Amino acid sequence: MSNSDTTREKIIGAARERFSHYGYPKTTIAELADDCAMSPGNIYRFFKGKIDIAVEIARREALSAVEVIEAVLDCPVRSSRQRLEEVVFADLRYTFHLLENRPKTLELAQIVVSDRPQFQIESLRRERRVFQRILHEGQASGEFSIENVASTTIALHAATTKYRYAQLFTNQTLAELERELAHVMTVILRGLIASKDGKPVAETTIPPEETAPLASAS
Amino acid sequence: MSNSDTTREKIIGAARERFSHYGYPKTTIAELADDCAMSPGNIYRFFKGKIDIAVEIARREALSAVEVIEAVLDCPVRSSRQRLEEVVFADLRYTFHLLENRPKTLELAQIVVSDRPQFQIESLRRERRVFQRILHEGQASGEFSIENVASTTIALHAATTKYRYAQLFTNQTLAELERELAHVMTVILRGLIASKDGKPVAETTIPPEETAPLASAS
DNA sequence: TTAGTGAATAATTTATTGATTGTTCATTCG
DNA sequence: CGAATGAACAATCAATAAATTATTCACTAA
Repeated sequence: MSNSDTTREKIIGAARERFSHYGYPKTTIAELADDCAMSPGNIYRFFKGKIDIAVEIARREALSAVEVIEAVLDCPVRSSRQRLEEVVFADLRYTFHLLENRPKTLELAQIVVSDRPQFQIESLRRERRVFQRILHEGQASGEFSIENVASTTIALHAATTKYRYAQLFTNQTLAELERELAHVMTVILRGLIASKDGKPVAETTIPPEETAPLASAS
Repeated sequence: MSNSDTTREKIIGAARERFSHYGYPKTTIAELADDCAMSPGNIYRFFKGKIDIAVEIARREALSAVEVIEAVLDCPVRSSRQRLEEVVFADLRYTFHLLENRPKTLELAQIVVSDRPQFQIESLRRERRVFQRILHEGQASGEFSIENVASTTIALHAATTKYRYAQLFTNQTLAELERELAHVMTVILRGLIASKDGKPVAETTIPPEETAPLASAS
């Protein structure tokens, strides 16, 4: 039912607005109902509870974050190596700017995860799939020489943990994190790429930022 | 002054006891004074404030944690590679067991770090030094082929972030984390070790646990 | 029937108050 | 004199009451 869907979207839109301005706890169902020109009770015909509105918003946020990362896959690049580098740097930059510009996003994510631990697990899994695709491609093209793509994906993803929502772990600047990540990628890529001759695999250099850091909040 | 020193130690001992049993916030200066058979005021002749007692305890805890890791350096091993593996696994296991058996230790560390951010920075730096020593040795012996030991140390340390106080990031079991860390180390070591012939560098296998996980709390 | 209401109630949050605690310091003790 | 005290005061915490909020549901309108 299209009508039912647009009402639901209206609620989500109002919630997105209020959650990002005032935060989840300070937003009341009555306010959302007012914004949508409906009664509080009617909201419960579309969502089981307040937390479920947050879950839906966080789910979309997570999906669009992966899309941002996946968008890198559509750019033409010279090599799987470059793809990999661009994806991990995009991840660092996207999540860094997210926490910097829209801190309420983190609050929302933490609230959702504390009530729905599965949410985090699935978000991480989606992200790993992107990594896995790149490793597969590199393996198929002969550029990478990987014994076990599945476990190498896990390793790569785990080794770059610090560069997802980095502000949770450190108060280094983005520039410092980029330099550090370049070192990490240098070591990892030397593990993935079999050097043809005796020459060592080249160092990772920090790729330039492609697009605007963040689409402005609606 | 030995007398003054032993009084200070008495305070630290009482605080260690109470902090680990009841936590920092629930421990009062009056209780510590009672334990030490002295007046509350006298404690302030030895510590500037309550938080400084916590800082001193956390400082010692951090030093002894590094000592546990460093102890691995004294064991005779076949190679730098094995040293490195044993150190990172010791780190995972030590910090994992610490949070499991003495959760108040984390609380204390978080309180100290939130008031003294420098504390965390220095603790991490001390730990990196251990890594750096191993890389240097491996480089000197020709086992590793590293262009820049300093930046590789940073990379190694950053890539293993998830395996220090792992429960902060995930609720995986220790066994799962060990398997994952083995994958991470496999990739990294392939980046550090120049394979002589065409054969790939062997995978990391999970080393057996050497000693009892934790000295029992006094 | 479907979409929506809004008062009633249960659950949570906030405000207020009294009690507890951290810290200081004038004073005592040896 | 140095070492230690403990009453005094300000800051913080805990308990309770008051207010707000989430959720339900019997009901109405189209």
